[in-house]
Amino acid sequence: MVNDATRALMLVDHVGVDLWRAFRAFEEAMFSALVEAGYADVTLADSDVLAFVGPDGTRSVELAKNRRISKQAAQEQVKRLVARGYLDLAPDPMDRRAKRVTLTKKGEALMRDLVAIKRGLHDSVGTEFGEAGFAELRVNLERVRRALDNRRGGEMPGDRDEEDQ
Amino acid sequence: MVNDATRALMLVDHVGVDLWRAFRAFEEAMFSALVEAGYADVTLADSDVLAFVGPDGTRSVELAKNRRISKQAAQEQVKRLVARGYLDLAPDPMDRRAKRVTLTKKGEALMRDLVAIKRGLHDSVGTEFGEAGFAELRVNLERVRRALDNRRGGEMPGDRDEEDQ
DNA sequence: CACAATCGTCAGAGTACTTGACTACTTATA
DNA sequence: TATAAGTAGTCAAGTACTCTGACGATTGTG
Repeated sequence: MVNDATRALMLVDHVGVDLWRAFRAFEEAMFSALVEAGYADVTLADSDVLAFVGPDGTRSVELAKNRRISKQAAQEQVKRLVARGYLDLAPDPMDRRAKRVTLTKKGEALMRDLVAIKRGLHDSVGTEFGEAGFAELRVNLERVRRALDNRRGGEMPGDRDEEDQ
Repeated sequence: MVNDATRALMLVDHVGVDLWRAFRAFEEAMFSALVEAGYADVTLADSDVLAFVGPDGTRSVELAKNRRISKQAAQEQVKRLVARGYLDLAPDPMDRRAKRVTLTKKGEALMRDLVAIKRGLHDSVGTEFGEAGFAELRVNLERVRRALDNRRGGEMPGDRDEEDQ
């Protein structure tokens, strides 16, 4: 049976939840702004993918690395965004194995709006903390990440590769 | 290979990403600890379901309401947890339409270990920051959440919507 | 007793991921 | 410079998690 002691332990009060709540708030704010801007068919995952597409195109494997998902998952998401007209897939002239994902006009419009939205959210938080406090917060978040990663080697699904940032 | 051009394109630098990275690190650390403890088959959703199972058993429709998902989704999760021996499903003697789910011994053990793991991760981060710094970090995360929530026309907090699904 | 609501379930679907195996190509090195 | 090793993308199969719609069994109510 589950006694009162066990039940108390189920209560959720730890940094993991703090992090989740803060991240979720960002995600939700971004998504609701996206809907307001008329992009109701764009999911959170879509916007995550789009976020990593650069002006000269990006390889899907880069998208996968950045999002820490398998390249197959990234490929699938790219496929759906291509189908909906936000992305274009073209061979990479520099590397015949590779393809570059580029934004269509529709995708560019979305990206412009998305970047504006993200910058707005970023600045909202920045204003709340002030310049010094904000910089410190961001350093601390990185510190949290490192502390947790160092517990046990940062393993990634799918292809193994060295991490860059 | 990540050349300089690509690296520049990958540049995505805002608090949203910082938060995501930190949270993801927590999640990954939790799962790898779970795997180490022998629960390779337990997912985040599983642990959420488990957390709502009461001492006298709970109907799946209650789990659905608590997690704000459809009863079919809840049923599916229960089914998987029953199949893996973490939950028990028995007819409700009070209501012949209903069934009650209860934690098995294995389910109880999982709950205990899960709580210990979460506490361990929490303490890891706490050690990294020291008591005062840790408290400050958690306050700041809450502050981030509030700053982001307040941007939106306050529709979130206590909105009572009685109709689910 | 008739009817509406509730509980669980099946069927079908869509999103978001996973691993494994494979081809095509590039890069490093012996 | 031939070749081994690594990388990019793809296909296939599968898991997890969620949804809507429809339906039978049961219960509670007027």
